[in-house]
Amino acid sequence: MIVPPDRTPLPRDFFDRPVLEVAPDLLGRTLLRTTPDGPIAVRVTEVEAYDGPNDPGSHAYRGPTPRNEVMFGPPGHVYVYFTYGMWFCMNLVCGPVGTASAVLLRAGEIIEGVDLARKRRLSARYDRELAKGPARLATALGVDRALDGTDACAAGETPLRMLSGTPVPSDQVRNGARTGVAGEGGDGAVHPWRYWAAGDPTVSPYRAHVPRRRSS
DNA sequence: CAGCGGATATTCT
DNA sequence: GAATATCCGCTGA
Repeated sequence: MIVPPDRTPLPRDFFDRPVLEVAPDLLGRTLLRTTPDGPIAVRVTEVEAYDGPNDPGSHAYRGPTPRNEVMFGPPGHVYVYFTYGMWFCMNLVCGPVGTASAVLLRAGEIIEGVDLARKRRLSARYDRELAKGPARLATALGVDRALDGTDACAAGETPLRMLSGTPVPSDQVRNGARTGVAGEGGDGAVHPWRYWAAGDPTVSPYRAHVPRRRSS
């Protein structure tokens, strides 16, 4: 399977909407990553919405910092953060400037450049594990902080572009509590803002939030 | 699949 | 000091 010849990115208006509209609409879309070695494309199968300053689970909750400033900028741009001292995760900014909401890309199916993705994800036993999880997805695509602030709606040879793809029909979209987010699940503050394609083998398993104490 | 310890930058207390 | 939008390698089912 390869990406269709039309590689026109989604229009910026697509992202200039409330994040809870954009998040489920991203399922089935194609993210195209252009590397010096060639293209890698992923069909998005799982996302999570983060609702800016209103959302205690959002990186934007406490206002702008050097890490999250891209979230406060224009829609359609990529916010990449480094977490747990080892991993990168990528988001797409939604809503008008200052809204600071974003959609975390959590999982997908590699549909082009599988050989390149395998080289970046040597621990994956099966191809369905190549992008099964947000940090795995970023790793498979070679995404790091150098791509923070990239415009995913720009035409031409940009490093990252979000293409139309084939949207997952709404009756195949499932949603539930967000994975690993403090405050979700248990104390009544659940936001069911994780969306995935029903039955897709590349969707990551749900994990409840667990505070982990640092060992000595 | 679930559960566990380990690795550790950024941010807040 | 301590938590966190995570993953890996291991054990056990």
